[in-house]
Amino acid sequence: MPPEVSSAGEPPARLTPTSYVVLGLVRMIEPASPYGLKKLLDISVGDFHPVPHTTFYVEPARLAKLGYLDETQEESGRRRKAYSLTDKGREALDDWVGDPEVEPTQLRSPAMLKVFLGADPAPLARSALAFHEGLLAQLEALLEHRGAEMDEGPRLALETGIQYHRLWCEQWKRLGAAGGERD
Amino acid sequence: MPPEVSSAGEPPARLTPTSYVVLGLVRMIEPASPYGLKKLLDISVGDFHPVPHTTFYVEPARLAKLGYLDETQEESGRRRKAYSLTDKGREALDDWVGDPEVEPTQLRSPAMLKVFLGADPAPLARSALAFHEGLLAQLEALLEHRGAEMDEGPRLALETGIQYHRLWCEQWKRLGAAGGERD
DNA sequence: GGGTACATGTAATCAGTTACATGATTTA
DNA sequence: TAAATCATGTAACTGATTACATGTACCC
Repeated sequence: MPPEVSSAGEPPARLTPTSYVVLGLVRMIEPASPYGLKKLLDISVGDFHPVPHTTFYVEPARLAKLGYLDETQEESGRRRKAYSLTDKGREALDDWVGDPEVEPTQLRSPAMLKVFLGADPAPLARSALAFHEGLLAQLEALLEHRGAEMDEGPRLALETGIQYHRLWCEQWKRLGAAGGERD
Repeated sequence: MPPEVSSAGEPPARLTPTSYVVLGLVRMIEPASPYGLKKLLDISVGDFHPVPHTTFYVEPARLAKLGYLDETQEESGRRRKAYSLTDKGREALDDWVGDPEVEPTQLRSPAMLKVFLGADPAPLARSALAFHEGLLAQLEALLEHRGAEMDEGPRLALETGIQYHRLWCEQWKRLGAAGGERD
């Protein structure tokens, strides 16, 4: 007897890490709009779990159908939707966060892949440096201005993000300087 | 007139970063078997572009059909397949590697996501540390024993990988020590 | 000759992305 | 009132993963 085979065309009830990102962000700014969630992501865990904006229009609706979120809609004008956690949602989030089981951290770096395959690091270093320095500046500013009032989790994540981008900056400086620097 | 719409059920001719990983790895060990490619990946760019083993049985065959690889098959026993680069493949690889355009590096860390959401870092730190320390030891050994004979690209990538895992080790040590360490 | 690790593959699914499209608000 | 930006959404596609399955070689 095949266990737990999902029937016909039902939407899958499974929660992915992205689902928990949504639940977690909603908790921070409920009642939350999709756009608000996207903006919050960009200045928070975007570094550790990127999510495209379109997902915030789809996933919360799905989570609402599954009973993890409450959905309300404006009557007037834009008829925007706003989400907040249900008890079920809060519980699911706490359970997941409390479970120390995690998949390993993973990295995907097309630039380093090219270096590995023999590319001249110098031009890659230029754009990579710009990228990481830009983010670093943003994160450092955020820590300075908001650090004091942040909860511990977000602050630790922010500090780690800063260290992460610093590493890349150092690394790309070395890579750009080494190797075949023809100018 | 809609340009370049792909016709009917044809297999897509597009090359993804994963395709170039395959081409690049084949170049290093041609004639290459799928299993050999997987093993090579694990001790080389696996850190910067993970690929599941099944891909190495599917993607090379597709690349062969597109003319980027030559495919030969054993007549006897296991009838294993082996791949090597065609001129077209070599050229495509060089072109891609030579193009300094890259998508930004991205990170995905469920563990840091949980920290952000309020998880106690201590238990997460334990398993994360084990993970990164294990990889670090492997990479360091590899650099020590093979570093001298490696090409520059792979060596730079290896050194960067080492720095990357070192960062996580330091970071998780701090996170594990800070916060709510109840024992 | 039985167990374990190595090696090879297929097929279905799906999470996330991409492409597309449009509405609302502000600014000048 | 036009342009720019902010905000909201739908639908199709697809690369990569997952689940499954099996064969082959080696070791005791």
